[in-house]
This record gives sequence, C-alpha cells and structure tokens, in this order.
Amino acid sequence: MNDIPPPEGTRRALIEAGLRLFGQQGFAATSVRQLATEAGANIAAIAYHFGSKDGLRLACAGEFGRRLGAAMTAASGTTTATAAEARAELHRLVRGMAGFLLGDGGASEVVPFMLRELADSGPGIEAVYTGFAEPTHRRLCALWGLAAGTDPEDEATRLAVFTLVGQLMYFRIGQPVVARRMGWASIGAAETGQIADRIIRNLDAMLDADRGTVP
Amino acid sequence: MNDIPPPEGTRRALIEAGLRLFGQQGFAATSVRQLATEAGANIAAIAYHFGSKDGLRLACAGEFGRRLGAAMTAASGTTTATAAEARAELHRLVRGMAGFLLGDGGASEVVPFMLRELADSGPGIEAVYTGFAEPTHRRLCALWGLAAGTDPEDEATRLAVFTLVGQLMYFRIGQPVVARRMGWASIGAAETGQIADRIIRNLDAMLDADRGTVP
DNA sequence: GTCTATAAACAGATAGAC
DNA sequence: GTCTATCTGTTTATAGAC
Repeated sequence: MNDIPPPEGTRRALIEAGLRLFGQQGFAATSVRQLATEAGANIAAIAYHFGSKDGLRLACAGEFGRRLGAAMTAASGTTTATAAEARAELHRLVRGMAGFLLGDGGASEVVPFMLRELADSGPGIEAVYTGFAEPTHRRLCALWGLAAGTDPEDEATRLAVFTLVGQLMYFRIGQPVVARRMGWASIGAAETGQIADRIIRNLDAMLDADRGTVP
Repeated sequence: MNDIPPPEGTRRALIEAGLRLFGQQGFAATSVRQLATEAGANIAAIAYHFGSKDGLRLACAGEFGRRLGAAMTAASGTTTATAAEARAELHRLVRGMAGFLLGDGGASEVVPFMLRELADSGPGIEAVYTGFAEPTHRRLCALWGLAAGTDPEDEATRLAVFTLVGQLMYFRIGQPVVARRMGWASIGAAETGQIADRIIRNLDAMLDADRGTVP
C-alpha cells in the first residue's frame, strides 16, 4: 500500500525544514542557508540531494502529498446508507477537519505549506488538489447527497459543499483577524471545538433547507 | 472628509505597481527593478520617494486602506429597523462582497495584496483589520442580530458571522481548486452570481435556525 | 555523503551629474 | 525629480578536497 517510503537522514531533515520554513515565510523569502541551518545540514547538501532550491520545493510537495494520503487513510470513514448516518458522518468529518486545519498535531503542520503553494500556484498545487481537495470534496458531496436527498455530483451540491469547506478554511487563513475580533489569545482546542460546533449547526440548517426543496 | 489625498505621478505609479506585484508574487519575490519597470520609473525612484522597498510596502498598505475606506463608504447601506429589512440588507451585502472579492473591478484589484499581507503578517494587516475586517464584521453582526433576534455582539453571533464571511472568502483563496472541481474556466460574473445565490440560501437557513432557538 | 571555498548573478541602497 | 553608474552584501549553484 505504501508505495513511496518516507525519506531519512539529512534528506528528511531538509524536507522537514522546507515544509516548515516555506510554509511560515514563503518560498522566495527563505534562503538555502536558512534551510540548511534549520535542518542541521551543510549548505551544499540541498544541491547534492535535490539539485536546487526548486528541487527541494518539489520534494516538499511530494512529502506533503504522502502525509495527506496517510491522513486521509487514517480518517477513512464508516460506510453510510441512510440519511441519518450520512449526517452523523458529516458531523464527524467537520470536527476532524477542524482539528486538522486548526490543530497543531501531526499532519496539520503542513497546512501553511499548502496555503502558500495555493497562493503561489506552486508545484505543490497538484498534490493539494488530487491528494486532498478533490477526494475530500467528493466524499463530502456523496454524504451531502445522501443526507439532503440531492444528486451528489450535481452542480448545486458541489457548490454547497464548498461553502461548508470555506467556513472551516477561513478560520485558518483569517486566524489573526478572527482571534482579534473574538478576543481570543489564540485558537486552541477549546476554540476549535466552539468553531466546529457552530459549523455543524450551520450544516444541519443547510441540509434541512436543501431537503425541504428537493423531496 | 477625504483626509489623505491620493498620490500622483511616479509616486502613484510605483504604489500601483507595488499593490499589483506584491499581491501577485509576494513581497520577497518582487525586486525593486521589477517594480520600477512595471511603473515605468527609474530604479532609484523607489529609494527617493519611499526611502526603501519596505517604505513602498508601507505606502501600498496606506493606499490600500484609502481604497477600502472609499469602497466601504460607497457601500454604506440603508438604515434597518425590522428583521425583514435586516435580512434583505444582509442579502445585498453578501452580493456586494462577492462582487468585491471575486470581481475584477476597482478596489477588488487590491484583494491579492490583502491576502498576502494577511499571510505574511505584514504592515498592511492593521489596515486590513481596522479598515475592512472589523467594520464589516461589526456591521454584519448588527444586521444578524436584528434578523435572527440575537444579541449582535454576543460571542455566538460574532462566530456565526465569521462562518458567513468564510464562505465568501474561500471562493477567492481556493479559486483554482473551486474552478477545477466545478469545471469552470474561471470565476466570472455568472459564477459569482451563482456563488452569491448559494450563500444567501445558506444565510437564510442559518438565520431561521438561530431564530428558532432564541425566541 | 559531507565539507570549504568560491564563482557568478542578483539583491537593495547610494553618490553625484543633470 | 530623474537619471547613470556603482557600491556592498547576499543569493544560488558549483568545484574539488576529504
């Protein structure tokens, strides 16, 4: 199942440094010296292992895809047949995605990297789409269709799911704005729970409204 | 009323180039030579007019604030007293913000600059918050409170409004993902209308759900 | 594989003529 | 205010010893 083995040693340390620094500062603002220092490696190691700084970026994108795949597999849900089951699974997924996007554990460290690649239309954008955005969205569409009684791949359903995803994503991107306006020092576990609760509440309202119009 | 006069000549051209290039590529990825070329100015003009590249960034943030203020004044809404009026005004605002964030006219050219400053925690973040995020959010909270019968500055209301704003913002940030999954070549006027329609539909469902719980 | 030393290009900032 | 020319530091990439 695990086709690509995780990198090791200096190679791994450099990729880790890349994911962190590229995510925090952006690609252009990060120098190879800084990357080497962060990884505890020599400056020449980047050229040796990846050919160039761009090569490291590509390797980071690959590792990012690997971790997303692992996270997606770990979050593989239960089978659902009824509308009630689908709704419950949607609740579970919203909570899981809130933890992934806003939490600080495991794979979520790569979220800033993902957002930078998205903004830059970098080489990681393909991994973001095929490894995360598309499968997640497709899965949510299937559940939405089951829960609301609509066609899962209908344009309206796909659009509705994006409005759901958007609610989650914004709390990561607009984090400084949200924290300031809410009077929060930061968005920790308690705040993440509050956010998830509210989005689940919205989700239920949206599903009920859809169900009402499509009998 | 207009305290700060708009800049002119070379100064203005450089700020315009900064807003465009900083927004498209990011601050670090943009060189002063590129800025000068884009503005049709000399390389030394940046140091002369703004002291440094950072000075230009600051001036861009200022100009950004000016335009946001103008856009906010232009969008100053009608007075609302009843729940129905507040809801109608919310509909109007969602449509207006969708045009501002997703459209290509006027002030919306500065949206990429805003998002970069947000990601970098740059000097423009203060203008983003006090000039756009905070007043917009406060206004939406007031209307939400009126429409749903809740306390406008209650924590729940503020959080709910962020979930509304997030739906809009995501279609800008995740534009490449959305367009690809929806099968759209780009997000034009027709698509923007569709998006606004869906978010307004969600808004109504959310307001009705809130109204149900707080009699 | 890892290191030092260095090359070659580029960055931002400045001096001084006009 | 605008220009050319240049200074100084940093960037990425490379050559070659170990």
